[in-house]
Amino acid sequence: MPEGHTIHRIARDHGRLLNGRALRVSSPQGRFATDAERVDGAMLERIEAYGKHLFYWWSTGDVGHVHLGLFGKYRVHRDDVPEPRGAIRMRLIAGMADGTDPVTIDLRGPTACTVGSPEERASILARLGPDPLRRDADPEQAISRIGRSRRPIGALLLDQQMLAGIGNVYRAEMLFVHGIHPERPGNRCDPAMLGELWSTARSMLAAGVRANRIVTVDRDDVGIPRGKRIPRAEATYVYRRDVCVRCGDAIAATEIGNRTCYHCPTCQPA
DNA sequence: AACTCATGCGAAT
DNA sequence: TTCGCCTGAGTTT
Repeated sequence: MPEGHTIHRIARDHGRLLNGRALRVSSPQGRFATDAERVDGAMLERIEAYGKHLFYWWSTGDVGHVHLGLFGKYRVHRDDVPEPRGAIRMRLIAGMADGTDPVTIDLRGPTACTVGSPEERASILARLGPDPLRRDADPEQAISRIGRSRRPIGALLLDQQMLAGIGNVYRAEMLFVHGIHPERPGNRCDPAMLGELWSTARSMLAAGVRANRIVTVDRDDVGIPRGKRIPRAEATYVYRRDVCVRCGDAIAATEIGNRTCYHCPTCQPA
């Protein structure tokens, strides 16, 4: 489930539980054990989100890095500390020793889970474009990079060097909302259009953080009455759909940027 | 119970 | 361009 909204939501939720506290850091599975020792017992100053990356700022001066990839998941336990089951890469424990509000957070299946230096964090950021969810984001950087490329816009939106945090669902949904064909080259999109795409990225991601899930549709467009939860399969306009919500024509699923890209050939003409 | 596929991405080829 | 990571929900047997 991880596009940028998930990462920012985790940083916020876990930060509220853990920031400013001394933590036990371990790796029941073992693969993170050596790195865990470096920060075990240290105070976590804050958890930072950037695109799809999480950074853990420790009082030791170390900076932890987590990337969930496709499979990574956190699980939060309050009050109880369950026996580790299966491959838990990282376990963070707060409050067990000092009797304050106990919290245990387990991480399994991440692509990356390491402890490094501020310089290593900087080198990761150097490979990322601006993140629409961050205050320090400079949209012009993304707009000019995309506007200079001949690659398809559908591939550029997935490229984290263009902008950080968009994944396969938001890419399809953003392009649908603006009626843009995913194969249109970046340099055939005028700056005004790219500016609007940026705004849409920001508002869609922000809505994702609020809801803690991806919902890009207006409920009136999909005929879900107020007060009723929008099912996952109806929370998008084109992603994994067979039929266009707007015009009823068949949705096309093509491979762009190594991922299946959904679009409506009628609402998003070439 | 087995199998498929996925909201990701870096390494190998 | 393909492979591998390595979890879990949903589908098929």
